[in-house]
Amino acid sequence: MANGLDDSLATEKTALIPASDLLCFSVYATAHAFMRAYRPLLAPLGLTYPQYLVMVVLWERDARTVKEIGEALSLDSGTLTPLLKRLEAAGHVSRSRDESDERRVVVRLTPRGDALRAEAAGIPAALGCVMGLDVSAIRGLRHQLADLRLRLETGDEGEARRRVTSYPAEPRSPRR
Amino acid sequence: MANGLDDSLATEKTALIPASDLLCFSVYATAHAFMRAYRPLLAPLGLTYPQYLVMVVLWERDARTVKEIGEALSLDSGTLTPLLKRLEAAGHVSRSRDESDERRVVVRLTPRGDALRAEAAGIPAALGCVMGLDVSAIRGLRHQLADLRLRLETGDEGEARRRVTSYPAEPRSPRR
DNA sequence: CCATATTCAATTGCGCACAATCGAATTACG
DNA sequence: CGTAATTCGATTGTGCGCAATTGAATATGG
Repeated sequence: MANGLDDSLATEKTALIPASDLLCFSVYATAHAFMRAYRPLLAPLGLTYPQYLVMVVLWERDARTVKEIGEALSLDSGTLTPLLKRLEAAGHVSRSRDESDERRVVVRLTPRGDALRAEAAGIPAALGCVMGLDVSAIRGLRHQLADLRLRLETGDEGEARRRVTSYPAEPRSPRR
Repeated sequence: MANGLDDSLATEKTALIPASDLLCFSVYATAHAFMRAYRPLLAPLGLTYPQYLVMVVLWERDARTVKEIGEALSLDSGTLTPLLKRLEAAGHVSRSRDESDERRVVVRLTPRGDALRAEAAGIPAALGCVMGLDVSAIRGLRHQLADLRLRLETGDEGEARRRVTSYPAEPRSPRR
């Protein structure tokens, strides 16, 4: 026991775990690789990768509040508000207060934003070719990652903290 | 054919692909979930997640140049220089020019940075428990992600661009 | 009704990430 | 040599991501 390591190797003591062997690093590096692969395809549309994800959410269902978009993408208003303002400035979406609840801001596709859907339609398939994975492999990987994400999000943080053999480690101004 | 989608569904036309069904999104969301899971464990050590990855790299082998660290983590100097300065300000590393080649900056662990290794030793195992995956599952996932990353990085960008059924899409100042 | 609590977006401040650019140092070449 | 090309890091500017706070609007309880 004591070994569901983030790593593939059981480690005796202070551990020499190459970063490349950490699962967290694999996910981290792959996420960056995805963004770098998308960038040149999205650039002609005037979108960054996170902006593209917001558009995907709106193409799926239009007229969502900031909160709904945030829940779909696990992002908060501090990230979304400026991002949505940039999408608005680019003419892809409009932002307006919900009349029945003035706290909500409803984000809607403009005709321009809706038209962009057709231009972006080929992107997932193009990247699929670059990846060269078959549909079932992609499905499997997606499900493994969804499962992992769920475990990370629901995991008992206090439990984890306790397992870090807890050198009390004087408060060090972690800044975040 | 025409279907190694980034998605699990073949799509007829302009496509209603929920963001949650995109592999890129699964990777993106899981990377964020990892960072959020690490944060409370790293905070007592005064490290952010990317800073922790740099320390892992240095714990594995000390006295590396900025370039070497960047290659290990796929990060460039624009990201690393300020990050390393913060690690230096915190007393975890020192930075000094290589005497034999004044262009290089060698980053070394301070005694404090070296001591941090012991405090951080329990973290991968603690997270491993939170994830609740066995060692072989982790290994499998790591290898799938490494393979995917390689394909994304070596993929023919021009080829991908061509496949985006190429509405020419007037240059739109993508800004990046 | 009114006071309190909650919900929601916006704002602020900090840290990562990358493109583009720069300047200094080194290496290659003629 | 001495000029050109390359390597390396730092810098600048833009955009994401999150914690914490604010302030307005709505919901709740007495």
